[in-house]
Amino acid sequence: MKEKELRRSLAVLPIGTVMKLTSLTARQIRYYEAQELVFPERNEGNRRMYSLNDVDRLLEIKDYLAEGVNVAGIKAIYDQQQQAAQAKEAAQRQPLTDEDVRRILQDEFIRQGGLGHPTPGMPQQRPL
Amino acid sequence: MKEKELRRSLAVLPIGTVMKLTSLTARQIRYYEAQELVFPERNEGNRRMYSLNDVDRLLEIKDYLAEGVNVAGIKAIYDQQQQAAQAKEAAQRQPLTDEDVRRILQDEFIRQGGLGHPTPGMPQQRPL
DNA sequence: GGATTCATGTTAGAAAACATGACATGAAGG
DNA sequence: CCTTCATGTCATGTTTTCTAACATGAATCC
Repeated sequence: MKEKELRRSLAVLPIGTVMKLTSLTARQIRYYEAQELVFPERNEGNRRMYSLNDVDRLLEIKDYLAEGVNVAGIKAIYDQQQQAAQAKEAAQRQPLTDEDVRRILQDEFIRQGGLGHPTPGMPQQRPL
Repeated sequence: MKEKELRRSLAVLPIGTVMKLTSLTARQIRYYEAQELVFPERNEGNRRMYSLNDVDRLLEIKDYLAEGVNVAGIKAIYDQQQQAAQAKEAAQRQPLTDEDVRRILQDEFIRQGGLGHPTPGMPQQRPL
């Protein structure tokens, strides 16, 4: 499985190819990057190079936008996903101590309680 | 299975990417094309565009050359493969008539017998 | 030994692709 | 009406790729 994952994350496609694969304009693709929705690599000559995963993400972005979700919303979704993945990874490295659990719960309450400003860089928690 | 096949044959990689993936120089890659060992597509701007299959083939070519097989040899191998594939495909479309079989066998004999010149475009049959 | 062939390197000049930055715009919403 | 958002368009500069030509070292043939 690691093999395929690696292939899919290899940055080998120039923006022209990505345009065709996604039917997006260069302007759109660069804009989504500026909004931190995708993170293409750069080659030695500063050209953006995309992976298949990047292409998938761009198609996803396109779908979200078509559904009426705006860029900020998409970013929130991705931030949330990334945070979840990160947490899971950390959890797997070593089980949490009671101390950790307490701190995490405390953070949760602080955010949910709406005290103070939303922490910058933290995804907004939408009330159900 | 058709899905994957399609993906692998999509011409999406510029020569610069292929250079990195294969550790070949642009000169080498273009030379192999001139010798009809690979057949990259061209985009609207006349730039060569390669598929993953093309990359595999280039790596294969590299191996053959390292083994001491020269370009003509590699070409013969590929021509043979292609002919075999073609024959198989034709065979599957409709079983051969006796007439076909006779003609094919006759062709075989002519070539094996060494009468006349080797048919141009035909892969050489190496005697065992 | 000298001439060829093969696979590749190197160079030059032109065209295509891409980068960045700025200004323009139509739709939506307060 | 004014702003914001997502995108279009244009100008200018750099990078990548193209073709064509000449150069070269190793092997092969006469």
